[in-house]
Parts: sequence; structure tokens; C-alpha cells
Amino acid sequence: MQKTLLLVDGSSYLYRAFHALPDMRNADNEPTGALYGILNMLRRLRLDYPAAYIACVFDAKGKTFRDDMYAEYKATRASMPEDLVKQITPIHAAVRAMGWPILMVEGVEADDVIGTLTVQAVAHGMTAVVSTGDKDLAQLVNQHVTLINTMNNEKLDPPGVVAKFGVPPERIVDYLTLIGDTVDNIPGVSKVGPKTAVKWLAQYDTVDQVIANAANIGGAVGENLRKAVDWLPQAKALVTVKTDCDLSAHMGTFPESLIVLPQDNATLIDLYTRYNFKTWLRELGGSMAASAPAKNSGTSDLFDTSTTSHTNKVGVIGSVVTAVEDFVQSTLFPQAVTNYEAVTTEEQLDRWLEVIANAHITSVDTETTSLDPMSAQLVGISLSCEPGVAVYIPVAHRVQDDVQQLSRAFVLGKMRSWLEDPDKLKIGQNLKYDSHIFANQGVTLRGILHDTMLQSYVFESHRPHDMDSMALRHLGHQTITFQEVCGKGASQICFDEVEIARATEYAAEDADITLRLHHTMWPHIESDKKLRFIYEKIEVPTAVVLQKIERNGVLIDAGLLKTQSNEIGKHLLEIEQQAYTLAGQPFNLNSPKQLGEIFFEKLQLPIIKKTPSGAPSTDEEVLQKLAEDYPLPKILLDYRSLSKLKSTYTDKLPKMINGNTGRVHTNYAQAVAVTGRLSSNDPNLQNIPIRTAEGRRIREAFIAPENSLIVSADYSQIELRIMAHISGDENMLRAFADGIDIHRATGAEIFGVLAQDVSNEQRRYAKVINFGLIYGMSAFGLAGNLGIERAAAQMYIEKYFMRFSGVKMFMDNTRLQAKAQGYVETVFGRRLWLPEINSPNGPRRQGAERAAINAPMQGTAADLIKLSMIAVQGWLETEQLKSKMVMQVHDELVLEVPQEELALVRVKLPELMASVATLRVPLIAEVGVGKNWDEAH
DNA sequence: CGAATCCGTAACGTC
DNA sequence: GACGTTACGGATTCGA
Repeated sequence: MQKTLLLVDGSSYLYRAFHALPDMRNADNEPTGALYGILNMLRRLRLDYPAAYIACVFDAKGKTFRDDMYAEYKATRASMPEDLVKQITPIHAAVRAMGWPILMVEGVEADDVIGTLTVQAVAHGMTAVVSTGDKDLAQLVNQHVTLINTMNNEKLDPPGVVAKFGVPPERIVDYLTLIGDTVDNIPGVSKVGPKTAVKWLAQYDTVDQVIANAANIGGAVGENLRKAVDWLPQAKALVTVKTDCDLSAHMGTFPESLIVLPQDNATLIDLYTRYNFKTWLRELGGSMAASAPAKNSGTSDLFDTSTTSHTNKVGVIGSVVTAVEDFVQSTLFPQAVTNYEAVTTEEQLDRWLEVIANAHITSVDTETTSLDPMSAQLVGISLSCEPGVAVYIPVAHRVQDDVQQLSRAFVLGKMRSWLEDPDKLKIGQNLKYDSHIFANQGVTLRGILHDTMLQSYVFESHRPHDMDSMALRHLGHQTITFQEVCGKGASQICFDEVEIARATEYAAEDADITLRLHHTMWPHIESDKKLRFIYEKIEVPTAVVLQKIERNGVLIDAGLLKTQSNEIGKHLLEIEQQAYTLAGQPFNLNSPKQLGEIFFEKLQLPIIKKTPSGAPSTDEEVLQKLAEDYPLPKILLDYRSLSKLKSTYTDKLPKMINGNTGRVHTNYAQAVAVTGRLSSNDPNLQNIPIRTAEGRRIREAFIAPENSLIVSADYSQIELRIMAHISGDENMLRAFADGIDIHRATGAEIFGVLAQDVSNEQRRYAKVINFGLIYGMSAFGLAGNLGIERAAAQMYIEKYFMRFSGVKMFMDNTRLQAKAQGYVETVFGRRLWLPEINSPNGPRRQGAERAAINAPMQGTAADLIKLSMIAVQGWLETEQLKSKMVMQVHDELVLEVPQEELALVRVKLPELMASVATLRVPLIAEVGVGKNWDEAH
């Protein structure tokens, strides 16, 4: 494994942390913001980038060689603020106590030290990760050196540098030379910014070449360039990071002296106490008791690279399979020794059955033949009850070595009572999937207490929740990936073809890691009342309900869809011919590229807007606009909508019908949407058309069996009601309390008329504005949607906020809260993180601000419908009804209801949905019944 | 070296 | 604002 050197540009973070964070102080009124920011950043870094060697580099006091070179260097920079100066000493102390070697070298800057160390790292065959907030260091990037900025989660490898700056890393010096650096008071070429610099470098490659061609560049900038010619070499020297500093006086041998040092907890506790960092303090106190048993006991084995105490014996059946982790990782993340074994005899199985029968909780994982939960066959089961110890029980491997294996029927027969026992507690990673696998074998998995995927989702919804990422993030452990075991692409093999020894390494690790992840994440959730509620009362029970819904499936009239496909197909052929005639040639109507050529080159239609890549756009909005003056765009609009219907729905859905059940079984992803919503795939049943009459016909194919009906109940105006609840806006609360049409009420306020006098046009405007608000839409977006001027849109927004001042306040507060703490919350306390809320990148930050507005509403709605699903399923089961939930579409539940239960369900269902929570506005669910989903609306 | 596969882009369906 | 899926078409890898 290639070693990594992690370097932190402490000086660049000093200022950034100081300015980015609010003015934090401890009880003695000492400033603590920069200290908190830096420590927080270092903690995160260590988790995200496990490294063998680390260093935190600060600028030393005094002049550097650049000051000697250029008297004006950094002349415009103000001296360090007093409040920051006060924090320097504790910062150094805390960083050191956390185990980071610190480097400060006189005469050069932190950048130069970092540059030098990256070069040394590469020379030693290592990779280097540089954490900095300073873009100048992009010049250090290469194949082995990556730049990361923890403030905005930006990661720069060579292509990243090209993407961000438009030039490769080796051209960054030239780039900086041309544009100069106002912060350091280094002039470049006057009036030359990033765009021009990139253009010139693309043409001439280097600054030297640009200078050589200075005579050929026209205009005012050309003149400025010629004026700067004599200066540029010096500018270049100033912006170039030194990579050959003599560090011998400041550190021992490279890289050994940059090893991760043991954490000095006593000092940290002192510092955390003094500066009042309670959470970290608690963590230090708690972690000693709660963390995994393998505590590293001092420095002796830490530095002993030659240790062979963790041997790596691979895959002999029935023997111990141990894995060695990088010894440094094990110091960062204790727990290295593993004991994995394959269970292949009845005696072994019996022994383990006894273990799990008496275990407090058992981690369970299945290996299968397919990712499709309804058709996958069980290949093996892995179990773990204590960190580091796990077994794999192969039951259906096809490998032909003379290895014995217990049969699936035998193992399931022995395990069934334990699997189905609700009192035998289980934990897994996405147990919904494993539940399906067991269900495929006729076994009902019960006793699901924990799911690490859901823990991660509740704990930090914006991060990846797959096990490999989580293991790396929380445990610093690189898991064996499925791809490593089974390959990829055409040569991928099925898991039942994997040799049992290899399968054991992989599968047992999964069960082990799941349990260890639980030990890492659960304390964070358990100790937090809100998160705990979301996890225990919403997510875990929802997973159980979802599994049932998925298994129920929904009945589809394949014949009807095929008829529709044929009709649409004929229609498409006609449209195609018309398009060819109008275009004067045949072309692929499905290709935006070919279409663009026909439109904007051959027919010379005006270009309305461009796609992000610079090509002329042909999206719906553009076609609408062009259709006012030309015939072909209209034809294409028709083609597009029909072709979408056919390919995505009428052709696809019949293919998705399960051969055994005759139904379509979607998969609901519970930990994908950062807002807390579900998403649906294979097939996606949450985007079945409804807006157009043609699209709606597809819903006619969603049917109920003989003597049953489709019943659909959806929350009315759920998100606006939530906005009224959260904001407490009086006008809005009153409108909902009085049960008036909310868009009409909004129109009345905006246009200053009585509700009954609101025209249809006014109501339409109000409706668009309401939706815009829910989505945190800008004046620009609103203007686009209404087809009006931006200024006019702005006026409506101002008018709205004047009448609904509570809403305005809610939005301002939400934005502030998001910026201050990095997340917003739903009514129930679900935490929605916004990593880019303080991004220096304008569009990204604004995107995050819009998301901050939208997230509490969308997320609360998601919480409510999940509570509904749990309540409805609970009711169906206690009443032992035959009715079943078959779909969830964000604010709607769809049930399949036998005739005899109809009267009951159509009353009780909306009642249950309306009563899952009491808000400051009434919750209303509207119910519909029909032979098919379309009729049920 | 052609075929298969991967990947990013554009577009569009829902709430 | 949040998603997932389709088709295209260029780039890359596969496999003979």
C-alpha cells in the first residue's frame, strides 16, 4: 500500500477560520473561533484522509526571501488582528497535542515548506495530500500530489486544477504571474484576469512564450503586457513556491520524523476545558470507555514497523483468516486483529448458533446471486457479535474444489427460529435488502434493531452511506470491494462462483465492519434526542414497512401499455416524417447534437441559450420559444414528449414485471435523498406522468386485481402547510385555518384584492410564486417561470414578503442558521447538512442557500409521510386487513383494497395520515378510489 | 482492430 | 429545491 503524507497549510487556515466563524469566546472572554476552526478541520482531515505521515506547517516570524526580493511584498496586508494573535499559542499547543508534528521555518513561508515536503514525499514513492485554502499551491499538484480545501470540500488533482483554473498544474505559476496576486501585493499584467491568462496560455503555453509574442497581442491589454514585460520574471519568482528548502534544522529524517504522534489527551483535556469545547471534552472522557478494546498502549509497537504480530493467513477453510492493516492506520483507528472463519460443518454451525442465541446483538449480512432483491438467491450468510470476530456460512457456492459446504436448506432450517425471533436483535447494513433475500427463501427476518446505513443517513445525510466509504471515513479501514472479489464488466463473476476462502475474507469483513461502524456511529445518535427520534421512530420502522411495500408490488396491465406503445410508435413515425420534410433531410431526432446542427447551422434559427458545455441548447424552453416563429420546433416538442412516454414508461414498465408475481416491484432507496425523502428505482414509480392527458393514460395501467380497488391518499399542500407552521406567519396560518384555497389567498394578498375577486391569471401567478418559495427560487427563476421581466418578478417577491412577513423572517433565519451551524433541521429534528453554505464559490453558495430554505419543508414532509406509512402499516396489521400499501410518491400513499374493506379504508386512511402530527395548521389528506391509479385521483 | 463497455451530457418525468 | 432514467456519443478497455 502506498503511504500518504498529509500536509496542512496551517497559516492559510488561521485567517480563514478566524474570519469565517462567528466571534466565539470562552467564559474568560478569550477569542476561540480560529482555534475551534483549525482543530475541527484537523479532526475531519484525519478521518477523511488516513495517512502514515502528517505535518502542520505555519509561517515563522520575520522576513522571508521574498521580502528581500521585492520591498512591496505583502506591503498592503494589515497586521494580524489582536484576537487572532491571542489564539496562536493555544493553536500550536492543541495541534501538537493532537499528534501533529508542527513545522515553522524562518526565512521561507509555509507554502515553501509544503512544496519542499511534497517533492520529498514523491521522491520516497509516497503520495501527498495538501490541505490548504490557498489557490497558489495548485502549482504543486501532480499525479502524486493532491490539494484539498476543507472549507468547501474541494479536491484538486491535476484534472481538477485544469477544471478550476483552465490550465494544468505546471502552468499555474505562469497563470499566477500573468494575473498577479492582490493579497500579496504582487502585480501581474494590468487588466489581465483569469480569462485572458487562460486564453494566452492556451495559445502560447508559457509566460516566456507570451512575452516572446507580446508584439502580436493587440488592444489595451497587449499594451499593458508590453509594459509589464520587464517585471514579469520577478513576479514569476515571487509566485513560485520553493521546493528545495533546507529543513534539516527543523526536522529529523524524512519521513520518519513526520509520523503521527500519540494523542496527548491530558493536554487536550486541559485545553478543551479552558476553551469550553464541551463536545470534544465529552468525547475524550467517553471514548476511553466506549471505544473498541484494542487500545494502543504507548509508543513501542506504534513505531515497530517490523512487527509480525498481525499475520496475514489467507483463506484456509475452518482456519483463522486474519488481516493486517497498515500499522499507522491501526494507531489512528485502533482495532487491527481480525478473526474470520468459514462455517462449513454442522459442529461449527451449532457452536455459532449458540453464540448468536446469547449475543446482545448480532450483525447479519447476506451474499447473493443478484442485486435485484426480488430475484436474488442466497449464497451465504455472515455473522458477527463482537468487533474483529466474524464468520461466513457459505450455502450455495458452486466452486468445485473438494471443499465441503452446508446446504442452504440445512442452514436455513437450523437458523430459521433465530432469524424469525423478534427478540433476537439484529443489525445490518441496509437490512431491507437482506430481508428480501430471506423472504425469497421463505424466512421472515425479525428483530431488526439497527441499520448502519440508516445511522449514517440520520447522522450525516449528505455523505455516502455505502459500507466501503463509511469504513474508510469512520474506521480508516479500506474494505475489500465487491469488484475486487468478482471483477467488473463482462468478466464479472457471480458471487456463488467465488472460492469460499476468498468469499470468507470479503463477507465476514462486511459483518465485522457493520458492527464496528455501529459502535462508532451509534453513540452520536443515542446521545442526541432529536437524531435518536428520527432514527428509532422514523427510519428503522420505515425500512421495515418499505420492505413490505416493495414485496407487495403493484399490478400492471401490460396489455394496455403495449397497446399504448404501439399507438405512440405509429404517431412517432408520422412525426418523424414531418420533421424530415421540414428539415430537408433525415436525422436522429433523439440526438440533441444532430438537432442542434439542423437548427442552428442548416436552418439558422436563433440561439436562445447555451448548455453548460457551450453547445446551443435545444431544451423544452428553447423549443417553446422557437415554436412561436418556426414549425419544426413544435414538431420536436411533440416528438420529445411522446418518445419519453414510450421509452421510459410504456415500453419499460411491462419489461419490469416480475415473472413469479406478475407485478412490478420497485426498490425504494431510503438513504439517497439528502432531504429525507425516499427515492424509487427499477423502475422509478415516483415519476409516472400526471400533468398531461397523454401521460396520464399510463396511470390507467396501474390496476388492482379482481374484486379490489386502488385507493390513493395524498397530503394537500403539505409543504406550504409546513411553511406556515414553521414560520408562524399569521396571514398564512389564517388562510389554512379558514380552509381557503391557498393560492387564491396568496393572490388576494399580493394583488390587494378580496379572495373572491382573484382572477384566474392572478391565482396562477400566486401559485407559481408559492412553488417558487418552497424551492427557494430566486427572482430570476421566478421571472423565467412566469415569463416576465426580472424586475417585475422581484416586485412580486417583495410584495409577497411584505404581506407574509413571517415567511420572510423564517427564510432569513433559516439562512443564518444554516451559515452558523452548517445544517438546518426539520420540525422533527432531522438534520440536513449544507456543506457548501459558506463556499466562496458564489453559485454553489447560493445553491446551498436555496437548499437551506427548501430542505426543512421537503424534509418535514418526508418525516410526516414516513410516520404515516408506519401508522398505516401498523393499523393494517393489527386489524389483520387484506388491504396493502403498494406505492409511496412523496406526499401520496397508494393502497390496493379489497371491495369489502373499501368503506373502512377510505375513511381511516386519510384520518391516520392527518393525525400523525399536530401542527399549527390542519393536516389534510385527500382520498380517491378507482379501478386504476388514474381514476383514484 | 472492431466490439463492448464506461462515462459525461442533455433532456425530462415526478413531487 | 429534491430525485432517476433515457439516449447519445466520445473515450477507454476488452478480447480475439
